Formats: sequence, structure tokens, C-alpha cells
Amino acid sequence: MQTQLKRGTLEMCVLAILCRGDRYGYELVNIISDCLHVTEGTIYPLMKRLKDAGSIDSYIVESQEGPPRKYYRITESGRQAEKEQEGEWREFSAAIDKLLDGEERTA
Amino acid sequence: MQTQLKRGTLEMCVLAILCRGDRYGYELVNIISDCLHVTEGTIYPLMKRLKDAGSIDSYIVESQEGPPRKYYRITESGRQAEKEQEGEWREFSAAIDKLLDGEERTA
DNA sequence: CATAGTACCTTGCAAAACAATGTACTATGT
DNA sequence: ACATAGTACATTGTTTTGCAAGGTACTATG
Repeated sequence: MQTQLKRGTLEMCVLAILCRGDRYGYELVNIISDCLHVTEGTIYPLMKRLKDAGSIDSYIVESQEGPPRKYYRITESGRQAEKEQEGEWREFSAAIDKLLDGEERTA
Repeated sequence: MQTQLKRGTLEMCVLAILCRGDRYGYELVNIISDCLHVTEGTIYPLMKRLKDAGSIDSYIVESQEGPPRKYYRITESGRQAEKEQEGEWREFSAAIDKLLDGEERTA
């Protein structure tokens, strides 16, 4: 459900959340799940892509309540990517709203 | 550029435009291009999907300025689909904005 | 000792946007 | 007569990315 709409926006959301502080993967799934349906099968591959791209890096922290947690920290380049993507998002959603409202000439 | 963001929304946009009147494919490309980058390689397969789904039907009209035009007309079920998708879009974009603004607990 | 919760990860599939390519018609300029 | 540009249709193959399903392993509870 609404799988297609999420394309491209999840990356931006993860970066935006990490801009506000470090988080571990499982935690990100829970945070985002408050707003959108999302699973680990989506988030873990995404974190790998972001790390490969240099937008985030990571460190391990032991936990008493289960297995060790892999925390993610945003990089400077990640912060920049977030800003760009948020700008694109604003532009894009304004464009969609314009098309939905409809102001096109009658050809 | 921003290819991913468009996923799922183009269908909704086409349906919204057809709700306001019949259009032919090439015309739709031009109308949408005012707001978003989109090409025939995207629109024609989309129209085929919409027709297969029963959201639209079509008829041919001769033209003096070039090859015949295939006009698309929205069906009742297409109108309903448009309404649903627009609702999902509103919900979705609100969810994204919430995640961008960030109100999550420091769990 | 089974179950549930936490936390990590990978594989394979599906949907959709798009560049590239192709056809064919009309109109314009030379 | 012929080339070019604009109109209008269509298909093929590639790419990206979300997600279900499956797997590992640790801790806590009944």
C-alpha cells in the first residue's frame, strides 16, 4: 500500500531524522513506522546505500536489552544531501498540488 | 532527476487532468511538462496500464496538423481511483512533512 | 525450555520512470 | 523535389528501490 509514493522520500526522511541526532537501525524503523508503514527489509539496505554514498557513518554500542546496536551518524555531505532533497521535495509536492488543482489551458 | 519522487503520482495526475476533460497522449505530456519533467516513454505505457485497469477508455480523432490523436476519457471507476489516490497523497505528504519536522520521542 | 521482544542482515521479486529508438504524417523552406 | 521540424503514436531494456520472506543471535519472562 502506497509503496510507490515512498520512493525517494525514505532516504530523505532517514537523513532528516539523523540530522537531529544519532539513531540505530531498529529504532529508525520504529520512528518512521509512527507515520508510514516501513520494515527492516527496507531500512537496512537503505542504510547500506547511504553509508556507501558517504552520507552517514556508524558505530556499535553494546546493549543490555538484546544484541549490540549499530548507531548511525550523519556526515557533512549527508547534511547537504538532506537539504537538497528537502528542497526537491517541496518543489515536487507543490508541482503535484498544482496539477491536481488544474490550471492548464484548454490546449 | 527526481525520477523516484514521481512514482505513483503521475498516474494520479493523469487521472486528475482527465477528470476535467478528455485529452490525447501527446497533449498530456505537454500539460504535465509545465510542472514536471516527463516524456512519452513514461506516459504511453502509463495510459496502457490505466486502460487495462479500466480507469480510462479511448477514441481516435483525425487531425489536420499531423497523425490522428488518441483521446482518453476517464471512466466512473477511474474517477473513484483518482479520489482515493488523492486522499492517499494528502495523507502521505502530511506524513512526510511530519517526519521532516520531527516530533519523535528520544526513545 | 518455549515464547516474545530486540536487533542485525540478505535474497528475490515487483512496480514504474525514462532514455533510446522507431514509425508515420503534415507543413515549411529552399 | 527534398530536407527539416513538429506532431503523434508506440516499444524495449535498464535502473532504482520498497518489501515480504527468510535467517541469525541475544535477553527476559512465564
